[in-house]
Amino acid sequence: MTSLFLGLKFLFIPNSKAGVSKIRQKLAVDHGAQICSAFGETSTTHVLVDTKVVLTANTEALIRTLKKLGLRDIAKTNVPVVGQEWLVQCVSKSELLPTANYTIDLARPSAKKRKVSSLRKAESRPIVDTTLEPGEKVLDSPNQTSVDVLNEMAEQHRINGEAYKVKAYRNAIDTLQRVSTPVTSYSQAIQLEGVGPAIAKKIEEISRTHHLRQLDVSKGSRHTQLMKLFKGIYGVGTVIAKKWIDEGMTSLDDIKNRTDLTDAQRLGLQYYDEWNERIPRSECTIHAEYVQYMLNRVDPLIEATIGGSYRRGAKTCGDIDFIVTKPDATMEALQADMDNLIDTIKQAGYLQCILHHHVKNKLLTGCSLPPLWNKKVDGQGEEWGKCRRVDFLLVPWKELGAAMIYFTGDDEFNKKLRYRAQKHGMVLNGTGLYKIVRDGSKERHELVESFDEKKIMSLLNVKWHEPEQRNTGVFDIAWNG
DNA sequence: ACGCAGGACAG
DNA sequence: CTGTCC
DNA sequence: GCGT
Ligand SMILES: O=c1ccn([C@H]2C[C@H](O)[C@@H](COP(=O)(O)OP(=O)(O)OP(=O)(O)O)O2)c(=O)[nH]1
Ligand SMILES: [Mg+2]
Repeated sequence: MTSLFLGLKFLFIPNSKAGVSKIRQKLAVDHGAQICSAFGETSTTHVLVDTKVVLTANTEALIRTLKKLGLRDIAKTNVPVVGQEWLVQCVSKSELLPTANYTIDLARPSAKKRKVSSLRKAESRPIVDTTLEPGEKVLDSPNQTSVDVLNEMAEQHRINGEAYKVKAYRNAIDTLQRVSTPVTSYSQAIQLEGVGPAIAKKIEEISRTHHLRQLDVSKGSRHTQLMKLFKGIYGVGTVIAKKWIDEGMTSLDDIKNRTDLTDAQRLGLQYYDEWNERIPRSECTIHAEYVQYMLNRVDPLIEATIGGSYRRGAKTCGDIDFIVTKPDATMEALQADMDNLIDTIKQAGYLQCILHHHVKNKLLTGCSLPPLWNKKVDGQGEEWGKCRRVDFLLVPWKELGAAMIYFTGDDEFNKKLRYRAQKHGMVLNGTGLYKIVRDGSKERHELVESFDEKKIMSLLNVKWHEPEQRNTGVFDIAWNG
């Protein structure tokens, strides 16, 4: 983070998506530059060309590209057109170097041949590796309407089970939220990383009309409404919901009479309303006090903390995610403790039902606070609390860091981290970060780190992200190739 | 045309 | 194996 | 739906 390029506006060529270009753009921004999406003689201060992408044969393609982006006359422009090496050198020397040695002469039409060997070398860099930082988004974005509407589109796709469309929308929204100027046209929109033709079109429509017809159609459709209703049942996903709709089911009453429900689905139906409600943060805290109190009877050394959205600072939580551990404990030791806890909270009435009991390390439940504790929630203390979804993750002491990362999330943050691990030839899961070692035909996973949350991130070249910074839309993990 | 995280349980 | 969930 |  420096002010090296403060006040400068760079136009990148190619000025979109691609991995390396994207990372250089981030580098520029980190040192104070702004990125232009189109050429402006008075606004753009430098054109930065990725020479190994663009100048493979000749400069003509580059000139065409620049014209398309708004450059009127190559001969007359005062804006320097330089290779991106200039940027890299400036940063590494921490000073603004003269552009002269890096300029690309567009006035001369004949091709400047690059050496193949240097091309290769540049291209075969092992890992495109920038250090990530917690991102900042522009609050009060000038594109808030588009962001909101696109979010609703993503929700429609989620309901209809199009996971990768959801992902694509999230990525596009993430970019759009950081843009500080209004994006009003297809051509502006499609410049943004993560925005392709389909979403660009939508952004233009939203910006013109403050509306998206496709969204209204989707929201209004009977199919989507029923999908939403049925998917609200715990244990019912896209496929089952579709199936039921095809079979003519139209209400939860229709479902109640079915004989093919799993145990979990029947519970999901029974607690339909309660489990679709979000839990106020203050109530989660009471659950933590209660569970800690109960665990204290089992073994005072056991620790229980809430992860998930609670740890990320959410004001309301979809469920309560407990991480349960004990200094130096192995999984076996914890399982014994957990069995005791289950007995204890079952006796006390807190544990209402079990959805899944992963013999391994997880317990997914429905739980209600007893009246005396619920007093702290409703101020009355006469009734049992609402049934809440409560998950317990048992964690051997040595794996605490990896487990904390996993169970703190959010899910998108985990995915980006794990994807990054892949790029480093490693695997990240809830038990640790492992190096993939292949001997012969078999491949082994060799533990690199599992105890220290901070070390795991740092090994992946990810700066420390406080839990609050792991929320989608807040963190900014650069695209990977 | 392909990948988009990784792992666990129910049925 | 498929579907669902964390 | 997007990037490669
Ligand atoms: O597909 C998933 C879902 C969840 N998780 C991790 C991250 C998440 O934070 C944690 C707990 O899951 P949960 O579904 O409770 O999500 P949350 O982040 O706590 O949000 P919510 O407020 O909806 O509970 O498990 C994943 O890694 N992948
Ligand atoms: Mg949660």
